[in-house]
Amino acid sequence: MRRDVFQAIADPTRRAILNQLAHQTLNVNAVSEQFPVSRTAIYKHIKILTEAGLIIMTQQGRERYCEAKLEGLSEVSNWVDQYKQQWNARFDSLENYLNEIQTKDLSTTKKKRNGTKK
Amino acid sequence: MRRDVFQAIADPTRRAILNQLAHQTLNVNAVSEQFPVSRTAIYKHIKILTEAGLIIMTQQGRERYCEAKLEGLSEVSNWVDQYKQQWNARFDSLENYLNEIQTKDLSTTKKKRNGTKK
DNA sequence: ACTTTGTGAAACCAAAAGGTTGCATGCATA
DNA sequence: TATGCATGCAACCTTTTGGTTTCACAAAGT
Repeated sequence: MRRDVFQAIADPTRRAILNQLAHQTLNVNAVSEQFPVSRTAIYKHIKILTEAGLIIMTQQGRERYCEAKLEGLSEVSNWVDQYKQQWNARFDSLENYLNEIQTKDLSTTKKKRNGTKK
Repeated sequence: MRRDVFQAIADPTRRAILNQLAHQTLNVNAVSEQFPVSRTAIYKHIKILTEAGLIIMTQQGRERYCEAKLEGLSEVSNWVDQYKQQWNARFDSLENYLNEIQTKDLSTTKKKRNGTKK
């Protein structure tokens, strides 16, 4: 099943799982031991993350190792970036404004003082 | 109520709403007209987005205008960035590796050939 | 061979999510 | 003032979600 990556990262437990796996590859049991819920619950989370393409599982003997595929987050990254320009633009324009009034201050210092009111 | 921004953007309809409001500020009715669900359903989505800090609403007469606060996405941006380094690092290391074997090839060309096996 | 360990899946459950209809209210306007 | 929009909210419904307990099974260890 193809899962929505946005929904996959919506759950805080799943984000925590992903964070763990970002540091080291672990089997299902090792992951579940870090959380106060049952192994089966964690397994479901891992399954969802796998279906979203954020984790790949490889079997070794009777254990199944989970590895984070962080590239799967690129969809989120791209989505956010599309708006980042916009909110940075607002920040930039504030910066430009501050630079502008500062420049204006300098250039008009000799002509008139106290040109800006509170 | 303080809402989780990750959960707020998990729903595709809410992402679509946010996208609309990123282009222009609209009142609740105008937003709801763009979707095949009831105004009340859209209102709930807008409420959730507001509680997550991704939208601010200002009343004008009897209408209520919704404006996107895209800075609210910085939390998501930061979260992803933390891992972006890592998946880029993997890409970089591949690139470095390719550069390395290329350099090695060049520097060892005259000393020995076929130094790398399959 | 028997037991332990790691895992997957089924059955079930309460709560949350996403949707609807209906109603109350407040502002605008004929 | 009477009418009509734009809105918020309550009540209700169905599906999804996140969790549990239980069982089955295969690989490892004794």
